[in-house]
Amino acid sequence: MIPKKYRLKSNAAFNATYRVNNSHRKNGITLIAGLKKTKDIPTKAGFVVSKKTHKRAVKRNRLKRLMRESYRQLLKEGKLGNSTKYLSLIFLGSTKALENNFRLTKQTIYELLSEL
RNA sequence: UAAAGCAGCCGGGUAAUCGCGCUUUAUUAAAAUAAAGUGAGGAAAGUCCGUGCAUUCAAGGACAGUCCGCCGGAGAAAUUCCGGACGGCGCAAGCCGGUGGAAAGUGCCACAGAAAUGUAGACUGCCGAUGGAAAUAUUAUUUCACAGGUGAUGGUGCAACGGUGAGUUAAGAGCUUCACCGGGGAUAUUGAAAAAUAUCCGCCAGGUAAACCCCGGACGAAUGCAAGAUUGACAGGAAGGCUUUAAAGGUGUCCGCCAACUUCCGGCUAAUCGCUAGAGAUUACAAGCAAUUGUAAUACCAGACAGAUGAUUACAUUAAAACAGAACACGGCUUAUGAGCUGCUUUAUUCU
RNA sequence: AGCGGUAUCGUCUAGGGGUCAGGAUAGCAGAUUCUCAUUCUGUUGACACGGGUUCAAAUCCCGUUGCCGCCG
Repeated sequence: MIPKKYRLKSNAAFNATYRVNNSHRKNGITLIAGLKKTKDIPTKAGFVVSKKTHKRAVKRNRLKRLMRESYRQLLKEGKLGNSTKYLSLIFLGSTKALENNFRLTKQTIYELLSEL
């Protein structure tokens, strides 16, 4: 889990990020980036796995946790690349990503962040 | 030893590093930081039942409606649990069962069949009184007509008005004739009751109530914590009244009642409360066949709001792998579930 | 999370205990036409799944599954 100040929380913020329509996709994970920053505040990240991806809550929670843990480790290591210039990031998990282990998930997220 | 049956347990462990929610304490103006504590299930699931809790309406009567249904007990209640009865399945241990009433009434019972509920019988049959006819061996036989008797016969059907066999009879029939079997009723005994056993009575009555219904019992209704309460900021629309009545609103319906100067409809946004100390949990003792109940002691054991349990490494086992994630709470039911362990019981085989 | 509805040929639907589950359209085959379309004839094809009640279940009852809606 990442600390509270780095989390994307409000419903309005999610909608605003979706509206920008700046997305990248790899290995079943989709990264959506929001607007670029004007002030010096922390970049916020949200993680979404929809109910259509899998019916069982356990499987969905697992994927969300793997994505969160990957982002947290990258945040700690300072390997976020250009993503720090954006206000918000959303990671969408799909059916394809459910089978991935932690290393592959982390690698995928690292590559997605470098593409920005 | 093998195969079954029943009851129960477990639901990964240890260590290290990084990380999260909540609570408390400390530093502090606040944010934040640090330390300590604590942090998913047996089904948290399905939402199939029942409750608490909350809001609105009512608190009266009538009708309607819904649910339950062998007997006794437990429980706040329940499509709940326990014990027993009866029926069915199994060699057995044991398991399964929505199990009141069809002799209050109504409906339905396709096709087939003479007939599908009315103690029916038109048809096919069996019997033979009476009358006619025929041939002959002339007190007999055959045939036709028709009062009548009978319900044994009928290629049906899930089901045919108790079944099988004998007796009786013109032919026949539960025919207050018999034997065995089935159902029903009465009486007696046992039992708290369901019911069981015995004796007597020819009493013999189709199925369906998971069709309407009858009987007995239970139930205020609606909406569900996204209920609802408080605080702050923003912000509308419609209707009628201001004398009464009418219209409009509320409860399943009606009467009634409420409300009357307000009423109805409809938003946007954030925080706090609701929110977890309980029809609780663990242990011991006592009562009871049991479900369960009582008493005492012990500790406080998730409470989020884009939503906390994760990641990596090491160790042993052959291999850490099942079903699965709290969102107001509780009691049940149902469904999903890997590997294994414990106890008791039954049957079969072998040995002593 | 809470609550409600629904499931019938590939698609849209009728049937609400009783004899081979009906119709439209689509598909296939044939006829008509020089060919295609139209038209006509024939044919294939379904009660979501698992139990129960009943002589008999698509229909009645229970459970499971899928889909849809309300609330947000």
